[in-house]
Amino acid sequence: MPELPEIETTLRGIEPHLLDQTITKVIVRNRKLRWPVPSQLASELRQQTVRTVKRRGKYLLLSVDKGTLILHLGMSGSLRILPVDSAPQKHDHVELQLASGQCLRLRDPRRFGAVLWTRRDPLKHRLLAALGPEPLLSEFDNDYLYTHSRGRKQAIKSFIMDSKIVVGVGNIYASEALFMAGIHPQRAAGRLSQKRCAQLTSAIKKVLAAAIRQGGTTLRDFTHSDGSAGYFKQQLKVYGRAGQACPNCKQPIRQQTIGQRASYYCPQCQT
DNA sequence: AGTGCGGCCTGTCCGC
DNA sequence: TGCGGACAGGCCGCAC
Repeated sequence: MPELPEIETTLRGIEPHLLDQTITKVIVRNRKLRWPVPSQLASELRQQTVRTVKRRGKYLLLSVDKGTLILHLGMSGSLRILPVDSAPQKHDHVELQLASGQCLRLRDPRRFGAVLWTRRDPLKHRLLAALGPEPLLSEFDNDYLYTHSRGRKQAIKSFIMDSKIVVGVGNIYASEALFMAGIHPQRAAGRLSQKRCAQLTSAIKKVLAAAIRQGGTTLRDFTHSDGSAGYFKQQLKVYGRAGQACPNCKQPIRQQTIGQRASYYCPQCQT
């Protein structure tokens, strides 16, 4: 499932093919995503030129003069650049054809993703307006988690996965960052010391930055924008490794459900 | 206000 | 080997 590093990798992959390109045609093969794909999408985008491609959290923002296309890949979505005449596959739901002869294709078997349109500032859109800071920017600083977690009883893992607190920390990297910081995923957010909050912040930044460097993870159906497989999975230290030896202390990694999500941790290293 | 859970989907995996 | 069913998983929206 695409996490922030995969979205960032996708963005970097597709951006050069999209910038300054004119959209000649929009095809919606299946409107039924998380929300219905807006019916005016095709007419709004036709003959518009792509001005910018940006990311906010896990949302991709593709702006033209008239407005912005907001994309979310859910958990099985992927974007690829392909020749317009290449045959669409089973779950290729939305396609932007470009004057270059290429097209941007959204594939999303589970259809948890979204394709939305806004004429206004996308950052003021209902889904983006309340998002927390970007984890890799300086606004997510050493004091941020400490300040915002005071009085919160929620498990720290659920807390850092809350997009209103900080965006882009998904299930995989939440487990990895907590392992790196030596913090038990179940610990109440409000009971972490300032120092440990700072360590967790640093771990989140390191884990995400490393994943972006590696080109993102592949779990099941993620593919890069050019279609090749990712390769970061083998570098995960605890995620998906229940029963295997902790890389630090050799204790078996434990799996526990927290907030309805599979969570992995070392019972010895994480307290 | 903070917290937790239901629901949307389908590919994959497991047990029979 | 084939089949059915459980499960994963982001994240909004609702209930408490």
